[in-house]
Amino acid sequence: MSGHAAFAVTVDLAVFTIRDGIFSVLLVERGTEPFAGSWALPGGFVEADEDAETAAWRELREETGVERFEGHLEQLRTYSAPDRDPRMRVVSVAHVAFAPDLPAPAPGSDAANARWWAVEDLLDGGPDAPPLAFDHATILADARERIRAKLEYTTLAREFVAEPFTLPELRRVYAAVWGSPPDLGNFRRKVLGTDGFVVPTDTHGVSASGGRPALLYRRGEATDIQPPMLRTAGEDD
Amino acid sequence: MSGHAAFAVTVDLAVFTIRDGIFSVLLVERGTEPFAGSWALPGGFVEADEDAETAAWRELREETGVERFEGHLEQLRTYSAPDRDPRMRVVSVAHVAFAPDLPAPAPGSDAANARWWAVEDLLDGGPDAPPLAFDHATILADARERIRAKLEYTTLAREFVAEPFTLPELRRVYAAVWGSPPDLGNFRRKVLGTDGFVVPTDTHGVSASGGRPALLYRRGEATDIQPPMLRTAGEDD
DNA sequence: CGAATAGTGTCTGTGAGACACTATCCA
DNA sequence: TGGATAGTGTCTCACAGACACTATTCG
Repeated sequence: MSGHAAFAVTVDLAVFTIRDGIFSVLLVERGTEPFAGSWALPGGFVEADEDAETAAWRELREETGVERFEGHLEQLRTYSAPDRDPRMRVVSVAHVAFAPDLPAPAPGSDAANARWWAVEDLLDGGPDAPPLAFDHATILADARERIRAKLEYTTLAREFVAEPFTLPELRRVYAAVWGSPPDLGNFRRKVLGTDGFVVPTDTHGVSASGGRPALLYRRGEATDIQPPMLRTAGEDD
Repeated sequence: MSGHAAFAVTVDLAVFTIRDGIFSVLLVERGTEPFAGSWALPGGFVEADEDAETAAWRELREETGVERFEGHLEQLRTYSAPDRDPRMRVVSVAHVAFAPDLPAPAPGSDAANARWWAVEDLLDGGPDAPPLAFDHATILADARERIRAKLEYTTLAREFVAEPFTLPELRRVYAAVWGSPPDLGNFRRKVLGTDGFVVPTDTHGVSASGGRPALLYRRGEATDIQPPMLRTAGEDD
């Protein structure tokens, strides 16, 4: 076989969490050209003996500094425009990851700095939001839409909360990702009526600023919500 | 930048159609090593100035011999296991395409032969079904699941029928892909009740072996079915 | 006529949307 | 006691599942 072009293959990661009720994504400030000083999704080259998912897990550990990452990671899609990186021909296999509120991230080797940003600010033009390097704004938009959709028909929202958790906490995940909270009563009916979504414990959390303490739950075994829990309004966008 | 591995990037295509009521996929018999003589999904290398989708369209035209391909093509996902090709390090961006019954395919440059195969035979172990080259059985299984799911919440089934078409023809698309037909009355109610799914004409087709001639329709503008049309039983698998 | 296909009507149960109401905690 | 949060109950409507029925064509 001969005559085929040589490519570099990278992974890019959209790592999401909920911080203080804000749907947030991890960005790194690039320390090298191209786009030095710009903010970008974390990522890096796939090595010779890795598949893309392995590389994504490795980069995730390197960038977040979390050894045992508790959460979920899945492939999003591949971005391959010929001019997406001015240095060379690169295709990037983008991934999406979610986790409960993570510690402040440790800068990786290529990153001068790293921090969480509100997704809405980045995509819907917040005042201090920086433009993203490469085609990362497109990747981020696709990633957000993937997550919004998956909250409807999977139990993925659980990955955004640490165990044990309360139903109001879980509801705030939906509120943060969708932009507005699902109806309280309907949300409880759906979550508790979906066998294996959450498992009740027999203890209550602490009172939240003068309110009734909520019952604590753990994650169940179910992965799908059938029929789905549909988004209704959604004020942002 | 230095120290990153060099990859070849390919596209693989799962091209689907419905032939005589059978959900079918296009395979090529490989003429070169590795897997010479085996059957595989059509595909090829992404060239230096192409993105993956452009390469997929080019390969589709080359393999099917159809100049103006009437149908739909979308990215599925990327397969990147280090040992998936014994020759070299290759990542493949798999795509899915659908079209109304196509002419018998023309063999491409690398293909000794090309023909349609029943998807069910290939995946669920039909008697004459060959094993597929590389990881193409996995790709095909993922592609089938993608299509099965998308028939539920999009109007994609229309891409499998040529205009003008009848509702029984459209229903047979669902029957072929899902393995069993949706209930006749409920199917009509859903399709006709989804604004912009199909547009009626004022003419009828020809009688099918002694039955009442069905009204002809064209494709509408709608892309989503909301709420979705759910699969119920599904005898195969 | 009967077989074959196309198309209509209807009954019933599930479950979501909307929203009012009750319960429990803290100050 | 009142504010804040957690949790329950219920009315109504849309819609899918199931299935019986009617319509139109050909031989």
